[in-house]
Formats: sequence, C-alpha cells, structure tokens
Amino acid sequence: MGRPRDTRVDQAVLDAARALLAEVGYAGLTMDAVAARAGVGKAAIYRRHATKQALVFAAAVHGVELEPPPDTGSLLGDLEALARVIVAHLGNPAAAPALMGLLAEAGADTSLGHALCSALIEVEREGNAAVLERAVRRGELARLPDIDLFHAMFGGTVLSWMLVVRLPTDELPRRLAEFMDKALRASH
Amino acid sequence: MGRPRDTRVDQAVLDAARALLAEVGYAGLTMDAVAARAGVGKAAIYRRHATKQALVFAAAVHGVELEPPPDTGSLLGDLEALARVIVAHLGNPAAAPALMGLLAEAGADTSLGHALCSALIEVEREGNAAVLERAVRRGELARLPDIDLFHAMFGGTVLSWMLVVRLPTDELPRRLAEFMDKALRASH
DNA sequence: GACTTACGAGACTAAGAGTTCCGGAACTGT
DNA sequence: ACAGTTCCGGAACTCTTAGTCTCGTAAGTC
Repeated sequence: MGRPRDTRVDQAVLDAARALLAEVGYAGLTMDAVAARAGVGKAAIYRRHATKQALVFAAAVHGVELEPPPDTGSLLGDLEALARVIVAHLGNPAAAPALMGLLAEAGADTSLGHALCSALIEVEREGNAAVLERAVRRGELARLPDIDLFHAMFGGTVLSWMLVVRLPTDELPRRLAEFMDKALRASH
Repeated sequence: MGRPRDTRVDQAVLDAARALLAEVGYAGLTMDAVAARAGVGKAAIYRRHATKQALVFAAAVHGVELEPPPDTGSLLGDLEALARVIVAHLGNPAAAPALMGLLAEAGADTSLGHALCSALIEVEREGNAAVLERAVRRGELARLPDIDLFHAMFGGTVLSWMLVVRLPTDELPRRLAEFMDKALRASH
C-alpha cells in the first residue's frame, strides 16, 4: 500500500555513508552530510535507519559476508587465507572506522554489542572453527585446540596490528600464519 | 604570578572523569557532568584540559604506569604475569571505555594516535621485549622472536577477549601464557 | 478518484563541546 | 596597603549535530 521505497535511495544512502566513513571517520560523519552526498532528504535516511549507529552498521558491517576461508590443502595455507580475509576486511577504508566507532559505543549499549557479535564475531568464529576442524581431519593436529583463545588471538592480533599499532600489512598474513601454524602443532 | 591552581581541583576533576567513564562510558561522558560531579566550574576543567579527549586521556591513560613485568624465573611465569598486568589494566572500569573511545577517535586525528602510542603502546612493547630478552638469556629461547608480531598478538588477544568477544577473564592469563610459551619455544 | 506511503527540502528541538563574562578570592611584587 | 594577575564557581552564550516534524508533491494500491 502506498508509494514503494525507491531502491536507488537505499543504495545511495549506503554508498554515501561508506564514502564519508572512509573520508572523515565515524565521529566526523554527520547525517546532514550523508543526506547531501546521497542527494536525499534526511527523512529518507531515518525512514530506513533509526539512528546513526544503525546506519553505520548497515553500511559497513551488515552483510559484509566474510567469505568462508577456502580449503587450501594445508593448515598453514588455510591460516594465511584466513588472515588475508580479515586483513582485507579491516583494510577497507570504511570498515575500520565504522568498527572502531561502533565498538566504542557498544561498551554502554548492550543491544549494539549483541548485533555486532552475531553479525561479525560469530561468523568469524565459525570460519576459524572450520579451519581447525579441517586440520584435525587431515591429521595435522592431534586434537581441536582452544577455539575461544584461537579466535581472540587471530582476530585480536590483526585488529591490534592494523588499528592500534598501525604497521604495514604486506607481510602480516604470512608471518601470523606461520607463527600460529607452529604454535598449534606444538600445543600437543 | 597570580593565584595558584588549586590541586584539589585537579584531583577532583580527574576523579569525576574516571567515575563517569566507568558509569556512562566515553560517549556518555559530558563536560557538564564532570564539572557538576567534581563541584567545579567548566572553565576550571578547560583551564587544565583543552578538550574532552585530553581530559579522558589525562584521567585514564596518562601516568597509568603499567608496572614492568616481574622476573618470575621462567618464561611461562613471566608471560602469565605480563598477561595479568594487561588484564588488570583493561579490566579497570574507567580505562576500557576510555581506551576504546580514544582509539576510535584516533582514526582521524593523528596527534592523538601519537600520544596514545608513546604513552601506552611503546611502554607495553618495552615490557614485552624485556620478558623475551630474559628468556633468551636464560636459554629458554634460542633467539629473539618477532617482537612486533608478539606485541600485537599479546595485547591484541587480551583486547579482543575482553572488549570485543567479552568473555570472563579468570583463566585468560594462564591459558594465553601457556599457549604463547609453547608457541615461542616451538618457533625455533 | 480516494487513500496511503514515499520523496526532497527545510524548519525545528534538544543536547553537548567549547567560550566568555561575572563577582570574588588568593597570591606576588612594590 | 595596594595594584596586578591568575585563579575560583556559576551561568549565559555560540555552534554543531542527532533526531523530529511539516511542507508540497510524486508514485503507487483499492
């Protein structure tokens, strides 16, 4: 009933939000700027996204689809592929500011934390588990390692490397994968 | 010349900021609330801290003095002590929101990033290096590992565990230390 | 054609960062 | 003692921004 939503507006809003996230970061992004860049009214944004948080979440987190890590045939190869996926995602100039901004605000707001969890963290955790289970099946690992710890280590290392310490990422996937490969094989 | 600053005001402002950070987080902290809680005028705050960022930095980051990790006699013990220091610091109800908030804003602002680096990251990195060098001297490690990677892994894991995935921290120092101990010994 | 919802545009409210001014207090130099 | 300076709490102020609301109009359904 009534006039249907214009899907070009949906897209223009998300595109504008991503562009502005990359240019001015989470705190610097204003709803007026998004509306102006998208060539739409602010009401059209708020009709789709209740808050700035929700807009940023939709633009930079939702449906990002960390593709499941491919089976490269070895644990080392799988780990490097896994690291490359995370590095590529965090290297996206819109995703990094969005993630940090949302994570900072999720401290107080529990529902946002839950949304982030189910959208990103759970997905990534499952990818990690798949890689490790494959290694067990291949016989590369004697038994399944501590998945919580592995998950925090793998994602946390990339996060810290890129967004806290801020080092170049060319060699990170290889170095991280080699280290974790040896570590996993050594921990019985 | 002129009336000297009242040091009780300095302290009251920082205490109020820490209390509010713990209660309402970085985004929820307002300068008016800090002034009211501290029983001072806003001008007294801005006379000491140019911006909200600077206030939070001074209240929750500056001079935190991650104490240098003690020599426990073994790499495993040193690693667990190191992890406990980081967990304790990030577990501080004022420090965690402050760090996330500042880190999120540091994306756009480079000077804040530099300040965070020299105040926290460099200090922690030196602590890490000290532990690893001690292990080499003891003969537990054949040679010095990749310190950049170790630094990002150790801090990043705790960060991710506590602030992203949000799991209980009782066993984290032991599990992380045991894993890293085996990993370091295994990586030649 | 009646009704409903979307649209861009812009006015509007509320809240918060940062500034400025007040009357008064504390300290320094003469 | 007194002038000059910097502090103090308090409050009024500017400016920016999130979010709401109201226009007049367009695009659909019954």
